[in-house]
Amino acid sequence: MILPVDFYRRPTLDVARDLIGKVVVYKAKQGTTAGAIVEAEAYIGEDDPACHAAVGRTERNAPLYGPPGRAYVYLNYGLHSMLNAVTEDEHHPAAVLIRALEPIDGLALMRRRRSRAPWRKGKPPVPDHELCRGPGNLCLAMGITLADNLRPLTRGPLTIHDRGITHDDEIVWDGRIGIRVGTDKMWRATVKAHPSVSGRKPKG
DNA sequence: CGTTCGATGCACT
DNA sequence: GTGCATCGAACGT
Repeated sequence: MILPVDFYRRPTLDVARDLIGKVVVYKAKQGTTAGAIVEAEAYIGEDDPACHAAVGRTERNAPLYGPPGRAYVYLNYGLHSMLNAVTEDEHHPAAVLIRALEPIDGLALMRRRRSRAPWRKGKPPVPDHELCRGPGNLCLAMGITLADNLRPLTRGPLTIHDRGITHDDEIVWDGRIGIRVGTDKMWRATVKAHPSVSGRKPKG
């Protein structure tokens, strides 16, 4: 079942928590890829210094001020697309950054796309659990680009589904990573000890 | 184990 | 011109 718009029209922390275990599906010409969300971060409002809306409304962050249930995709570091799901409503700019997936469908296609990256030339293929590990990697593996910005997540090539996957008590809240400000907010939800979660792996 | 740094595009100032 | 919600290699310990 595709998640309805009302799923996204809620407090962003609730949406982030509930997105864990949901399945991102992308139907491209080359084939379909899909993966279950295992890591997501909330970016909430103009008072959150790490949220793109912190600088007020601009052309780039306009999707945050639009209706919920749409994709907010932007380019970072000149190389990596970032996939967000817009949440709340027109008066509350906020979104959830999808940071990692557990690959489910189309692994071969994901592997092919990952191998295409310049820095991967001549390297061994990416292990399955790393195919969608990290926000840039998952967009590359899924074929998500700036062309997907503002697309509804309720229909079209890019959708998010409830396939009945639950992680129950395995969800852990941490500080958000990869940002310089707002790291004090515990707004990063992950599946505990999942191999596809990005960031440094815990000591063992 | 840890930290540093280059690749690379574009919105923002 | 500056600085990123990154990735991964190349170093140093």
